[in-house]
Amino acid sequence: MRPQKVEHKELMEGLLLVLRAKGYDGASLSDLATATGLKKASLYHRFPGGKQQMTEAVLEYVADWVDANVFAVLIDQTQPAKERLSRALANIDALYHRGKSICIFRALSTHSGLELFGQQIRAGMEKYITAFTRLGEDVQMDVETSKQAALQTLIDIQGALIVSKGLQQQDLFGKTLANIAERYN
Amino acid sequence: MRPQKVEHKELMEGLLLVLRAKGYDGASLSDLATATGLKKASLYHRFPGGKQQMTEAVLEYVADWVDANVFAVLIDQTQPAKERLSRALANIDALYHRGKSICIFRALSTHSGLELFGQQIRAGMEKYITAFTRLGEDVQMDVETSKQAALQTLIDIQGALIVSKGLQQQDLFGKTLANIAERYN
DNA sequence: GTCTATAGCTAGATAGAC
DNA sequence: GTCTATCTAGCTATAGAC
Repeated sequence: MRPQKVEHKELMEGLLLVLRAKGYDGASLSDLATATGLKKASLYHRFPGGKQQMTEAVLEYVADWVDANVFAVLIDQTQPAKERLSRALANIDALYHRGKSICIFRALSTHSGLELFGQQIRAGMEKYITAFTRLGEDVQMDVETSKQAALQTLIDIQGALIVSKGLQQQDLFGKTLANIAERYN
Repeated sequence: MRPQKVEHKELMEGLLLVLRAKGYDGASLSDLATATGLKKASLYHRFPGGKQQMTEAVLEYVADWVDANVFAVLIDQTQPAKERLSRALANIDALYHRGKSICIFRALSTHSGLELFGQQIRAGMEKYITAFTRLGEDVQMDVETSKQAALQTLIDIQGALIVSKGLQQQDLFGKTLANIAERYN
């Protein structure tokens, strides 16, 4: 077998970059080819299912990243809760490039996007909720409070990303992350 | 002059419906023509600048709606603050169809959308902030607290719209609006 | 002012050489 | 596995009849 010109991870990062900036309809195969360094036909060789399959793969890739860098970090009982939280928030800050990038869930939350990837988006969001709910319980919140706090945390992250980009105030995202940290004190 | 087949307001509502569901790239002129009841060529007669001009017109239309149904309501000194807030929130609830619809600002916040309409999106968000800041001051918040509360209100609205749609829990948006109301008590 | 018809282009996707 | 070349369908936009 001829070796792959572009590794899987590199490929995913290129596709992710374009998909979250332009959305599913806005991201053309030419854009995706340019960003990954492969030609269109080569992308089809890797993903015979076309753009839809590429997007599903990216969502899996992101889910794995969140599993390792948010979920696993937040529930790691060998670390103190405060430490876990601050690491997870730092990773989230990096994931969204300090508020400059858009969330892939949001970029795909259009009519066609929700139809095609609604299940993966939902699962991804539920993962966030589950992880933050567990953290809340570990800092002695009762179950219901903990669920509410987790929900509000997700709302804050998503809302802050939109508002900071819309108002062109990048520091707003960092402030919101700080507010989230306080919630678990 | 031959009378218009479709009134301006009706036209705007049709365009808005499609644009916020599908985004700028996802909304084709065929979609827009079907939704408005006009043929593509007729849309170009009304908007010689094409899809970009149609979108700008929709953003103006929404800005006017927000002016009348949120801004004016929130700053109306002849009404008690509590009453103003509850009316404004009810209008926001209607604007987003109880959480089922997407915010037009968000739908247009992609790479191409921000490039073309970033200024209008920013102005629209700032209008929200200004209005809620004034409300905060009217319920005796100090200036800084009032600004923070207004920012958080916008974050809550935007975040709740995304999360409620992503998790497919429509009631979540209503709960968030209730939380916002409590903030100004 | 609205329509049918169509131009010109780019999209997603495929065939076949290497 | 990657590429160039190409197909078809859909896109935005326009011309011209009514």
